[in-house]
Amino acid sequence: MNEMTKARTYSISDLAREFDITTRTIRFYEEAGMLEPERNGQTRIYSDEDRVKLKLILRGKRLGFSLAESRELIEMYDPTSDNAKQLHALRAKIQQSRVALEQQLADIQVMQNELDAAEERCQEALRELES
Amino acid sequence: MNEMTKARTYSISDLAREFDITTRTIRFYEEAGMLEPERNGQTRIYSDEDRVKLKLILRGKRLGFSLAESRELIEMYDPTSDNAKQLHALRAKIQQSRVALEQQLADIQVMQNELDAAEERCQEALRELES
DNA sequence: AGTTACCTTTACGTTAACGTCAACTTGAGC
DNA sequence: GCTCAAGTTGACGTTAACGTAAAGGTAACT
Repeated sequence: MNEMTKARTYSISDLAREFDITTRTIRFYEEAGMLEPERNGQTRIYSDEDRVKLKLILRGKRLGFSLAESRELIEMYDPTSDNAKQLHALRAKIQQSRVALEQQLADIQVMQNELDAAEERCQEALRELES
Repeated sequence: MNEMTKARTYSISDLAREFDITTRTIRFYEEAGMLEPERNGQTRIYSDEDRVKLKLILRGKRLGFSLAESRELIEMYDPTSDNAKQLHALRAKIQQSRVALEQQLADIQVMQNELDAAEERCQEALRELES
């Protein structure tokens, strides 16, 4: 942390507002071991790093991941791995995630096509009503 | 249904095996009003149409949709809409789905980039161990 | 000193999406 | 006629991811 890194901090309700979630949710993620904010007395103080983790969790949610899955993904980001076994396990997980994401990509593309078709039918039905 | 349409049927465990889910799950989807198989006495008999619906539900699950959301998506497929108001509501839903899907697409692409970076770091760490 | 606005912990409640028995029926094969 | 696999209907249990209320602390205005 040199003099250039701003080292911003956030209160729990700052983050709650920004991401449109409740403070309860944020505390719940901490209970689940996914966040470990500093404390000023009792009060939680969140860093930019905490904020990024929260973003990752919420992105995971949007993609339908459980908290456990999101935690695994987040753990991929720290290079704390010290032995080769861990690293190979990590690569396996990364590969797994890739496969899952490509399945999702395929699902989304199929679905987009189907939405196109659905809208076609919808417009067609509207044209009939007007005629 | 002309003489060319095969009109295959499936037992509950046929579908359970094919999609790797339990029969309880399939009955649950019926309770939730998402499937209405024929009956032979007590026994449920599933058509190709039921099978397609099940596929849609499961794809929805992979994309993180709730059953309620999947149901809405499925309802987009039948052109039972009779008045313009319904049709406009349908188009709104289709548009909503599109937005959600594009958010997911963006999330996935960001995530894929991050996985690339994570794998890079992982391989780098492995190279260091070997040196 | 009182009110307001946040923050805290503790703890019980809720909803979705099934899991897991238990007790029964039903058709196929021996 | 017996067994056995596969089906059925309840009905209660479970887990994840929070919601919600109770009871209280703290710092800043007024």
